[in-house]
Amino acid sequence: MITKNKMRPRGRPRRFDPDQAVETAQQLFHAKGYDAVSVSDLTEAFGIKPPSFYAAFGSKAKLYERVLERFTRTEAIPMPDLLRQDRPVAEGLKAVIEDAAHRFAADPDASGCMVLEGIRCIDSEARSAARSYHANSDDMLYRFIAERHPDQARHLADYMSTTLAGLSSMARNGQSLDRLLASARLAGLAIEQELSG
Amino acid sequence: MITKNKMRPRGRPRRFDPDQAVETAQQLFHAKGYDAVSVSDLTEAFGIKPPSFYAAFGSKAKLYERVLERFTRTEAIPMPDLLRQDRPVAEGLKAVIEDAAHRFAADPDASGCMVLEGIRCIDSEARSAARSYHANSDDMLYRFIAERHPDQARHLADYMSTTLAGLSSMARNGQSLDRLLASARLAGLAIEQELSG
DNA sequence: TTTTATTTTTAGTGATCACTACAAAAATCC
DNA sequence: GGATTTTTGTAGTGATCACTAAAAATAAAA
Repeated sequence: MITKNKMRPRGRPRRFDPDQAVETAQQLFHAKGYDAVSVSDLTEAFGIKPPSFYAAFGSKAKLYERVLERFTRTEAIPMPDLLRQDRPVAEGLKAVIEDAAHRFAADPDASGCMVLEGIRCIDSEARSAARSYHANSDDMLYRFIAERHPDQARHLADYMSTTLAGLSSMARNGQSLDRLLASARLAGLAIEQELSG
Repeated sequence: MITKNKMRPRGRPRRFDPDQAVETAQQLFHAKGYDAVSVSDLTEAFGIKPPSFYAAFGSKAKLYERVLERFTRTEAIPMPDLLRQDRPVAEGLKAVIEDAAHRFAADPDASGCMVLEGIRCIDSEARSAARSYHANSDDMLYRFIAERHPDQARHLADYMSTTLAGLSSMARNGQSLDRLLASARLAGLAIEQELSG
């Protein structure tokens, strides 16, 4: 079993790389938001015509789903790493918020969180795709907390989601890294206080 | 000087009430967001045709400005009332956040804050209109804090904006009042902690 | 009654949206 | 070389967007 990867398929070969296109699409969607990126923006950036676009990706929303998958795999907050079971709960939560502040302000052309911004877009297909990723990340936060603080888990996870959504908003407003970090530090005070009480 | 208000103007009379239309527009814009409301949605809701719309309001964006003005006058967080100079700073800030939680979840068809949602819309004219209202409310928060805690004012005001943006987001996600209030309470812990230290 | 001023309705404008029917092009398979 | 398969480019589709020219309608003013 050597072949299969190198072997060319039968028909006319692609003149563009779909994975590269997904990466380009991620930049566009992150910079401008799903609704503000048109299919013609995408095809132009890819250097292809609409029929090639639809043959490769099916629809704008399906491409967005691929972009979201790539985003969570490559650029989203690495929750599993930050929320290890042996880590103090407050420490893990504060690490998530601080990591978020850094990530959300890292690239001025891709500020905020793609998922948190996606859940507010107008297109319902794209919105529900983003929502499922958001629900998953909320779940990870909740389970991490509930393991040791089941009674406070719901409220703390909600507070985390609220703070992350706020940080993403402020990042998209152009707020600088140090101001985001200052807000992150304040949010940490609430977490400490709630878990020490 | 008696007349002027009762006296009919010269031409054909209006068949609709612009102030009532602004109120209707507020409902639509708040429920769906600026970009998701079309001029034809508006004219249909008003019971008028496009030319009447443009004669009365100039453009969709100009109508939105009138709606924002009405919103801040009638339904926004009453910051001047909550941030009286004789009130302890922490108490005032917590009151704002708690009031926000209540307002943002009060009407399921108008969840969140119209200004905070407006600053993220696609249309640049509408966005900058919303931004100026947001800047103003951030300024009120900053000055209220700076009066007694000038060194912490910037960070605390940023934290307030971040938290309010987060609460608006979560409200638009459909989060219930009691969960928003729980997050508001946690945010209050951060404020207390920061100001007592 | 005629003139003037304003709002109305009719019927559009061109731009852009996401998306597609169709056939030529370019590769492999037989 | 001819058949098959897939992607390509050309050239659109109808829907919807914000917005408008023009004239009929309706009021007060002269």
